[in-house]
Amino acid sequence: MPKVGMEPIRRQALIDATILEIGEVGSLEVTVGRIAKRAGVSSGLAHHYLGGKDQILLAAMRHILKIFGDHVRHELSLVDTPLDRLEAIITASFHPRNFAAEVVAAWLAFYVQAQTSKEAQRLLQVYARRLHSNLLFSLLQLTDPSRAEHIAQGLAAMIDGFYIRKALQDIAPSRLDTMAMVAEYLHLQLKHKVQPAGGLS
Amino acid sequence: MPKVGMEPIRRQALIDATILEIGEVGSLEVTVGRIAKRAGVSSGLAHHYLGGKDQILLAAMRHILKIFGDHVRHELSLVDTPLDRLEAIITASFHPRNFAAEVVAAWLAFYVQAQTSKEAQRLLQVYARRLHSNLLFSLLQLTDPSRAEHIAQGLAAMIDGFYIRKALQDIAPSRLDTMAMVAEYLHLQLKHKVQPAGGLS
Amino acid sequence: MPKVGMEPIRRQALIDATILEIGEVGSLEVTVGRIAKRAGVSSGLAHHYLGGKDQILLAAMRHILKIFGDHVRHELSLVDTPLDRLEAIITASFHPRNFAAEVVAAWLAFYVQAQTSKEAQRLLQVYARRLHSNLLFSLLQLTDPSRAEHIAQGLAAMIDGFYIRKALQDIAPSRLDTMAMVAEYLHLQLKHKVQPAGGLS
Amino acid sequence: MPKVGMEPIRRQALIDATILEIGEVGSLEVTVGRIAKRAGVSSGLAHHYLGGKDQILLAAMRHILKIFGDHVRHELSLVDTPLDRLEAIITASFHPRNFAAEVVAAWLAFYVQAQTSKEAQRLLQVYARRLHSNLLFSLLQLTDPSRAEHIAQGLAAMIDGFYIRKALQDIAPSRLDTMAMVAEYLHLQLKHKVQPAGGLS
DNA sequence: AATGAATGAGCCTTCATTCAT
DNA sequence: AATGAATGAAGGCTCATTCAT
Repeated sequence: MPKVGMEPIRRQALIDATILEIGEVGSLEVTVGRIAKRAGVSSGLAHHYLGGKDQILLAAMRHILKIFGDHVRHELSLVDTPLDRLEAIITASFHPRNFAAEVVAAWLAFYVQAQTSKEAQRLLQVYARRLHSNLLFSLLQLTDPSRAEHIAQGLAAMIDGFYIRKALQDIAPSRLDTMAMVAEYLHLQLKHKVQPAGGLS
Repeated sequence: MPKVGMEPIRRQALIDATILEIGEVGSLEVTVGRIAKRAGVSSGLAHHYLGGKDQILLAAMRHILKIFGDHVRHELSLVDTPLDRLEAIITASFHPRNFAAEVVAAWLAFYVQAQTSKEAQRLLQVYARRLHSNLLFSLLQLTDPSRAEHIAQGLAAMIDGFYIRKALQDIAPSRLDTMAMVAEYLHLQLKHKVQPAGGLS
Repeated sequence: MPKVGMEPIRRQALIDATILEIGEVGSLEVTVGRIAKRAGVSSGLAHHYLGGKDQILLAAMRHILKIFGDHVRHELSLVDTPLDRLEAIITASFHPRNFAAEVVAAWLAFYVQAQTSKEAQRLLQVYARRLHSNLLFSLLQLTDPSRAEHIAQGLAAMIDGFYIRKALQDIAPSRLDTMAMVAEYLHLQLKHKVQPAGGLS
Repeated sequence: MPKVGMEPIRRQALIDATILEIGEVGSLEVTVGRIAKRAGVSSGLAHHYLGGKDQILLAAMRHILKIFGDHVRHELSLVDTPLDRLEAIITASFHPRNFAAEVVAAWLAFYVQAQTSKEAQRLLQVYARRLHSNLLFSLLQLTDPSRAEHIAQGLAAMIDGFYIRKALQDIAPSRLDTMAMVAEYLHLQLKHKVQPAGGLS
């Protein structure tokens, strides 16, 4: 057994174990001991490599965010037109890998964590801004800046909203229906060059 | 100090303290001791009246849900037309009392709790179904059943989505912008009697 | 409802409730609250009348001992000869009322309590000495003092031993078999005027 | 401080501490904290190795039963004839190590615990059955089955009875007298091949 | 006479974290 | 590199006891 170069392997094993554990427990109330056991190492090692529970959770968070970002990037690489790009983002957002129940549970837990942890908040904000700028970039090629900003906000909220509803299980529509509804919102918005009076007047 | 009929007073004080505490901590990782102290009583009394931490959290949850329900009912009582009623629901959903940071934090935490606790899940599902049926009732007077169902889902997701984004602070639009965007989604949908092809084609 | 003269009624209700509770729980780990509830009064009253948990337990103990003593006295009052009197003590010891599972459980618990509480120890010692002197009184009319003392010790041990075995449920012989065995021991001893060599030589 | 293979050492230290503590307190109302302190470890470690208070108590119980069993086995290994074997059992039962005040206190407490805990009850029943079968095995070589069963019951009751009386301190005869009395009972029974009329006629 | 509101000490238990090996 | 032994703080919960009414 090699004694060197184990670090990246151990780290990844611990991160994977953490995500699985969070998904199983349904919250961040996982124990370092269980994560370590699942990763096949001692609890001491988990601290050694990741440096404490908070760091472990953040590492898992970064990993989930990275997976998500990779998906988006990959989907974007396959298409060209602005509209296709927007739909690619939607597709990536609801990719089965990202929209799996345990991943959604983890997302939710991270949002809660962000209430407390500055770093968690920063990570989620980075994700949110990236999503926003991705949406905005394409929307600006289809409509005026003001509406583009507007639609980006709505799309992002809707995506997040379906995530949270997914977490409630029984009220969530199917994945495909979900995607269709988000896409429909996009199409409706783009069809109307003139913004309705708006407000609740 | 009064010695009789304290139960409802203590219960309410404890529930209020719980919500404040959850809002402050940003998660359900609050301690009974702190809640009790904030309510001005001993920890023993918290158990005496509410019966354990889980029950305390559920009581707080029920209270938040009730406040929310009361707001919706009140707003609905002021208007008549279907469209006004739909907008009333939106208004209530984003009422400052319901959309306050600490309340939103509590909502989020409850969604996480629902991953674990059957009762928490049940309560959130009751809320979700009530919101859904309120929306559906008015939408059915404005469009066909299939679209009504559709729009109700979209509206609910958007509302929830703006809640979760509110929890992330810096990315959230203002309360009024938020309301405007949800209302706009509603108006767009209603303007188009014919559903667009949909899907991601 | 009378407000005076309630004391003896309350006291007795509390004591009965205590014994029932001990029997049900199987140990002295009963709570004053439950005893009070069973007696139909508030926990405060239990303290008011009995003066604390220890006093309540001791009162229950005294009551059980008194019941036992009454039984013995009653049985003794019905017979005359020394042998009959000895058998009367055995009969009383295994009277269904005294040998009931919950009473035996209480006895056992009291023996444990006596390890800690001086007063509990004193009460049990009083019982033990009374039993001993009752046995001895009759035995002295049937045999010499040395053997009488001897037999009294053996009888008492056997009685206690069957009590403890009763507490283990499945290994205990029937009540009648039990009594027969104790009586047989008595008869065997009396038949042998000459004590066997004894010891484990 | 050694850091490996501590488990058996800690376990034993904790079990010993538990028995001492039970003996000192006189009941099972010992705290894990005190046991741990007496064993020279933290309370967390007690849980780590034994797994909770109930498990700790059961481990102590098993240990006492094992010591007892070992004594009996050892004494039995030294003799051959049935009578000697019976007396060996009596000797072992009252061996100073088994008949020590703190061990007797623990026995008593375990009997109470058996009223509540299935596992405690099972352990005591195993002990009781083993004692019974040991006695029966030898008795069957000396008398007929019916009487053998009879005598085994009486002997076991008497042994247990002297244990319980030992717990009451002042009424207990000396250890040697105790043994002599049990042995005498045995001899009396064996001398009378014909069972007396018995009963309380 | 009686209530039950209220306290607070004490217990069991869990877990992140440290550290000797 | 890796272990797991060990700690100790912290939390939930129970309950005897007190006391204002």
